Amino acid sequence: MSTGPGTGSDTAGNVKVMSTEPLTAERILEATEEVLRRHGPAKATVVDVARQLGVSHGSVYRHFRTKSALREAVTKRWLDRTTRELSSIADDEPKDAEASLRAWLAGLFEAKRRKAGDDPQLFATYEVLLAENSEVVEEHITELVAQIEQIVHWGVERGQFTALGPDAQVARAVFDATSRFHDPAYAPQWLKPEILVEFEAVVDLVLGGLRLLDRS
Amino acid sequence: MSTGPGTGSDTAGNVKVMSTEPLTAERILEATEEVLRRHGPAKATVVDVARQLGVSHGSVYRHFRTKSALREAVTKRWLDRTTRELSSIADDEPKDAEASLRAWLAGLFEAKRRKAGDDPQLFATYEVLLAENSEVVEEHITELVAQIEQIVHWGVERGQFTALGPDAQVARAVFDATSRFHDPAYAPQWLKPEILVEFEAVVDLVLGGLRLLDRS
DNA sequence: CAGATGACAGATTTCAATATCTGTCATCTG
DNA sequence: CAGATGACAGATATTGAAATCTGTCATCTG
Repeated sequence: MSTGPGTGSDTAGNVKVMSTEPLTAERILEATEEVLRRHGPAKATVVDVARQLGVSHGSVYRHFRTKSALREAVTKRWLDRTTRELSSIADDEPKDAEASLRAWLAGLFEAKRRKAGDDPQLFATYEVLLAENSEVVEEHITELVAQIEQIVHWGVERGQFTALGPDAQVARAVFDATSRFHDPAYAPQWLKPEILVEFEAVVDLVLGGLRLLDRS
Repeated sequence: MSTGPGTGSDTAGNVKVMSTEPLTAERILEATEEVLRRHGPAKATVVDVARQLGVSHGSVYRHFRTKSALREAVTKRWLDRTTRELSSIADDEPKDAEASLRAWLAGLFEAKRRKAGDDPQLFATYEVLLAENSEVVEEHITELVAQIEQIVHWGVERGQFTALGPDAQVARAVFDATSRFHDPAYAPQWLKPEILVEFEAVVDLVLGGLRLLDRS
């Protein structure tokens, strides 16, 4: 298992090489992710994380006040990766708000579906983390809804969308109506082949509701 | 454990009086519900159910092959009560399909919200049962979607709704888009006061998508 | 003889003793 | 002296022996 330049072997099983790099929060988060991947959410301990980094567990507590704060930070980091990925679609001012919203919703579904499908075990681990960090999840949802709101706003501005209500409320409705395609609780169903048809059907319905009526 | 007619009190705590009624599946289901209410899903045993009825547990097994079949039957019974309650809205041919669908969706939300709010502990018990009987849940969903399909069909027939696709598929999309307001996974959020506004927003969006465009 | 019973074997759950982990802090080290 | 360490107390998790439960079936009873 030993991989360090000079480090032969260690007493206990899987100890990673001691790095000369300074111990940063970021390095601890990476190590934690690795430990979670290997041991799962129930058996991943702070001691494991410290071992993984070749330091004492006291050092980890210098960067994160509690185990739960550490897990919260890992969760936030994971969710933020998705938020950032999608912001590229939401931030460019679109020519076609409807196409843009469609692309954004498809992007969200695609991102979640990939995470769930590629490594189901790691996904299950994150499901546990999400359940114990509802605060962080709520913030994540707030950010996603804000991105939808951006697109809705443009759509209303250029007369593509009806203003059914305040932009924020409409954005939230769009998010809620597509829950089945981004909420991890439904992940098992994302494997069914019909899911894509079902996704299209819901998106058609929702975009139909958004579209300005008096055009036809 | 003597329980003849005339037995006043018994050795162990909560034994129900022995009834002279014949032991039917229905009576066993009622007793099981009572035991689940009292002991919760984890500690409710077949022996408890038998005790509740004043019979031996062997007699319960004459009506239900396994404990899991018994729990499944209780679950189905619980879900069927909601299905039946809603069918009155779905079965009458409506003058106004939109108003009818709105009433049906509100009825479903209302029914679920009442169940969750009135006795949270019993609701939590049923959440466990639902999780272990996904087959039964799927059938329940199929029935509900069929009711929506009925309303959608009328709406299309009398030119109130656009045919966005096959009725069944559209009905399913309506059901999916309103998941947040009937899926027990979201029950904790049904307590928030904003939930009604959010419900209205989603229903407006969905009904807007259903509405025939070239009227305005 | 249809329907109920309770003893029984194997599966599952409970419980208490034991081991491990979390979070702190006095001490150490470069 | 900034940052790391590991011994320690209380909290949490693991483990295995004992208790309970599930499902069967030979036997009983009205």
